[in-house]
Amino acid sequence: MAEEKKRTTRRITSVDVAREAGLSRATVSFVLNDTPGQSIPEATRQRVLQAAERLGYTPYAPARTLRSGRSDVAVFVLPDWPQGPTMAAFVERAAQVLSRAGLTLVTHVHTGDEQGLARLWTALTPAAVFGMRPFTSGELAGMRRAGISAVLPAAEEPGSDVSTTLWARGVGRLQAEHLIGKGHTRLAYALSDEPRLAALGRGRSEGAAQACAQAGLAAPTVTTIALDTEVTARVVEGWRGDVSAVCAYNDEVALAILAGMRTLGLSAPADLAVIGADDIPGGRFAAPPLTTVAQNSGELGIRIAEALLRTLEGQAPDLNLLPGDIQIVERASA
Amino acid sequence: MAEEKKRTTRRITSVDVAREAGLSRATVSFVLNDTPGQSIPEATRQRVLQAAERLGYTPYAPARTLRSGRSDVAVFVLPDWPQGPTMAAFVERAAQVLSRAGLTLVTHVHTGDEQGLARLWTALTPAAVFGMRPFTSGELAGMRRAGISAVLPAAEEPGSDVSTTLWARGVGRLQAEHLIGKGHTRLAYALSDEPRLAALGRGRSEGAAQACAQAGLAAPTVTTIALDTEVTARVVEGWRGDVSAVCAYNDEVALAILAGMRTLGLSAPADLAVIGADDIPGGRFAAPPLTTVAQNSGELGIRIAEALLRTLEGQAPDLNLLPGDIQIVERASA
DNA sequence: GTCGGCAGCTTACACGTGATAGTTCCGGGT
DNA sequence: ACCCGGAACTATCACGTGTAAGCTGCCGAC
Repeated sequence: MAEEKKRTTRRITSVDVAREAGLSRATVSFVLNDTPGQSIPEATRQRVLQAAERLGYTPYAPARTLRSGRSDVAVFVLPDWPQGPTMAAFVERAAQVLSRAGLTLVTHVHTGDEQGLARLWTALTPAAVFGMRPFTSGELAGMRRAGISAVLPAAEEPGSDVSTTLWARGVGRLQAEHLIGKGHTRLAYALSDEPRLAALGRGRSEGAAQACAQAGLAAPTVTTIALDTEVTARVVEGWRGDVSAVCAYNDEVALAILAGMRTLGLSAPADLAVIGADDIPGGRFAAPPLTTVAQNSGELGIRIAEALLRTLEGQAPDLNLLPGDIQIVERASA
Repeated sequence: MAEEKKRTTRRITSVDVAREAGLSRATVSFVLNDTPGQSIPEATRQRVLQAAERLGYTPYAPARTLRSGRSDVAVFVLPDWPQGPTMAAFVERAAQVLSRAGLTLVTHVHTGDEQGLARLWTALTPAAVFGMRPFTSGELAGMRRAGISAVLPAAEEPGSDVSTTLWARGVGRLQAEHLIGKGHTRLAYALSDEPRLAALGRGRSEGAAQACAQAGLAAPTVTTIALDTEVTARVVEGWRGDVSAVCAYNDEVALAILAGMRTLGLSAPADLAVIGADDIPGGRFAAPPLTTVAQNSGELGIRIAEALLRTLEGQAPDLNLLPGDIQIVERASA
């Protein structure tokens, strides 16, 4: 029966607009897309625009994508570790830049299962994809098959792993350089025991080791600690008399260390200097206020987005870490 | 010339699979979709599957969506205020549930501009949309035109505003009830000066006011404070002798208050009890450790996802706040 | 007066998929 | 001898869009 077809309210298509305006569908398309090389009198143009407005016409993205072969979606694949305000600023600024180019940015948290990513670009067919870790060759092949034209970081170029390698090392390096500048000669590095943060932690501690080597110092003692006051207190006791300053993987680890020190009656930076990373809001209100490394992630988001757009046009990405992307925020703890 | 067409590597379609398998495209479709009502011998089935595997065939989402009228994408529209681990768990669990139903979840941060949302569902044509705030009637009309079948919260039902009203009030109510249970009779509520958090803050403070009214107490004094130690110190001085306990909008505000108290030589909870909200990791390491309200956001994510799926099938959403969704985490500060 | 050219349209195809309505072939019942 | 019915496929349409190609007047130029 006809009821079956009437069940779902019919979509308004350009055919409806054409009928409403008394013109052909092609003319409607020419007007709505400002197709160059067409001569359309202003009267006709207005007739189409008003008809479209009256009916509330919205072009149907799947059909448009099917026809043109290109979608207006960009997707950022985020890791499933907890994201702070740093990532929020990153995504927000990137979205602004992409939006100006007509792209809509969405994010997808990747929980680690193999086929989750495949289903993502199968369901979305984005024009561009950015990930925090380099994609495997299998993933890249799948994306190419799905017709995705711009991918960052492209696994082919080894130095392009923005977050895990380059970026993380920069953070660790800056932490260590600050402590060395304060006269410390024997450092420790405290990693989080959250397994998903292991790769990033390795990057940051390697950066600190680089800075130490450059200053002619021994590499930091690397310890993985649980976020528990009693546990950190014991670790701090182990450090006493050996190291005079500690780089924490992030501000939360740093706060845990400060809490452990507090139970021992120790205080930073006199007994042990502590520096964090990521500049979470709570760090300012610690006792003592936490010295940390802030990442200008908004700026990075803008540059990533611009690199994606450049890739879409077939140019080289050109993505580098700039001075000023990472900064020391000096408070009292180091 | 033909070069133009060869420029972009051709997409592998079901036509290619059909040719490879020596069958028609229809048969390929029947096999790959397990279309019921077809009798296909196992040999043919394997022939198709292996051909598809060999060529690395992936169905093209836009064409599939165009044909079926339904996409496999769900999108969560998130506000642009900074998101903590609470929201991460929420999205992660919801994604799991939706994934089991064949839907891919993506998130989109909405920066507030009017046409950003319109472009979102124009570019994505999601099957389902969830937002943290109720949508305006104009937005709903646009989504219906774009063919989105499930939207939560639907603006029609007034009590369905999960986050801003129901959820936020529940948090404020629990904060106040805990303090009242500790014997406090005169409370204050401290809001953040971040303008984007104003609506949520109003909801939480209203919940606290409800709890006070229920206990026969006066409503809390509501103060908006900047996240600055000196500013909070002055506000705390103003409270002295008047209120004995304060609910903070969130843990960051609470930490700022504790820092302000510290500069005055005061300590919680003896001089002023402080309770936060959201249970950020750093709260455990404050001095004193912060009592707060934890939201079981993972559970909520699951229920929201299930409600979306139910809506997709045409049933009523049935979305309520359950006991156990919000819990007091009692530490030392209150 | 005929004809090229251009403004102002329309007709028709392609994109890749899902599914309906067939078509062919073959074995078995009457 | 005939047909019925099911197994195993295939031909074809529809989805909504962008655009290349074609069509019709009308005006000015020779």
